[in-house]
Amino acid sequence: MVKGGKAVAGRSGRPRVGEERLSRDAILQAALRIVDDEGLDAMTMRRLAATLGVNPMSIYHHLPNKAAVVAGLAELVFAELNNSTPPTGESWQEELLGAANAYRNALRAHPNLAFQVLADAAAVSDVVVVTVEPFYRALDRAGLAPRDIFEAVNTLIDFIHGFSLGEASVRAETFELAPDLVDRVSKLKPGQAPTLIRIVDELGADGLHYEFDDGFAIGLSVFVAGIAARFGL
Amino acid sequence: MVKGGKAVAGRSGRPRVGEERLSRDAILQAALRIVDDEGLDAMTMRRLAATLGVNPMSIYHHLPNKAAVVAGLAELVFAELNNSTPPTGESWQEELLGAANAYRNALRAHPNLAFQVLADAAAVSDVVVVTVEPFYRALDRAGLAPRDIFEAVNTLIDFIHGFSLGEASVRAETFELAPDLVDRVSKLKPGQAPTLIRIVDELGADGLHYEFDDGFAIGLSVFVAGIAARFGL
DNA sequence: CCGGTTAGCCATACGTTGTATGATTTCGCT
DNA sequence: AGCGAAATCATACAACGTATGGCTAACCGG
Repeated sequence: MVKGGKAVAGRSGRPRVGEERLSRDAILQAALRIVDDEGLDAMTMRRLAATLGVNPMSIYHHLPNKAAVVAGLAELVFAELNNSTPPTGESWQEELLGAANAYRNALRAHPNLAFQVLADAAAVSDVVVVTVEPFYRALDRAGLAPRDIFEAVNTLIDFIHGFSLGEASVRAETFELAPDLVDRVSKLKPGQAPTLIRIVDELGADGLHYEFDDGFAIGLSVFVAGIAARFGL
Repeated sequence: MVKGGKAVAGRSGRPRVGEERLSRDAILQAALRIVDDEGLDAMTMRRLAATLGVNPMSIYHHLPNKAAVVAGLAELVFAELNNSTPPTGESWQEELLGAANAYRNALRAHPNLAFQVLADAAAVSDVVVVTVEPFYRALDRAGLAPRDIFEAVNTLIDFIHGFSLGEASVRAETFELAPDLVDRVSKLKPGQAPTLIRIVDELGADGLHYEFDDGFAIGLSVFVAGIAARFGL
């Protein structure tokens, strides 16, 4: 590829002062777009460079390696969350539900990222720790002791993580139990899971329909009720 | 490498009847070992073949591609869980806790696998669906309605998944809050997270020590209390 | 027993990936 | 004017997953 084909602006050295320059932020934005559109596997350094109209190695001047790019994406997601309006509510329960919903929505906005984000989240930077503020606020308002707040928030966030993980791997907001669960259950050896088989059978009477929104709301209500009961409110 | 170096048994064709042969199971066992010892990234097809003393392409006769190998590993983990002795207890609460602990332990046994396992778990095969039987059994014994059992189990398993995810990314069974959380909190702009800062400060009075075992137990107790309250027991 | 089919292994090769190295150009500062 | 640092690009390399095809021994119907 020596012939001057399409490489119009492809000069070699440092860009002149008026010229467009690369930045960490522009790179991460482009990367996030690729991940959202086509999944994490599609986000290769070469592909990323191509959409930026840039040589692959140029990226390495702003980010040390690919892992740093992915970590940067995690940052973006949590930053998005921190910039959203903080939840309010008449009661501490409502405020807590608001915080939980906001958190879930932030994770849900980028389903292709969820696993990596959650895994690296702990190491990701200061951005992530601010994220828990609304939870602390709601439970502080509820009157819990510091240590109880800490434990309760951990528990709730773990639930949200697990829920989001499941939600991200199934790519729909609704879910028909019939083909996916029932058919599989019916293939089991009868002695294998008697209770499960019976319950699923009884469930068959009603609709076998699952909605993630409802599942999340129910899960939250369980935890809120549990917190109230467990920590004596 | 044409010189006959160390390739002692390295003949070309199909192995004779007495000779050692490859098998899906042997491959998966070796793969799991690599993943446990050195992480998922270390488990390349070439590396896997090398530890099996075999040509990389031989693997493809037993498993269609690398994704199938990883999926097979997920199967192994859940199979391990299904072969463990089912939990029992005087009350439904104890039985439920037993199921939860067994589930957590199964995931914890292979921390390098956790993310992929959980993500692909839904699609992984019949092995995974049997896994929920003990949970169904305990809540059925508690007297919940079928639909409530279904929702409650989902919620509990989501919590366990989220917890295990966090547990797997931090590689210790204990966790000092001081350096990791406090130092980070103290770097925040003061208006950024006032409640969090105050609570962490008050926490500083007691020990800033976190134990995953305790965190899990507390989370479970919150959940159990929530089930009882939410579904009227 | 025999001949064809297939199972199971290996060698080679291709395209893609992340990134090390080093050249090239311009900026910012003295 | 000159010089170090900043930001880009070109080239190159090792490692990856796997397609293709060749080899050998087992299996099986006659």
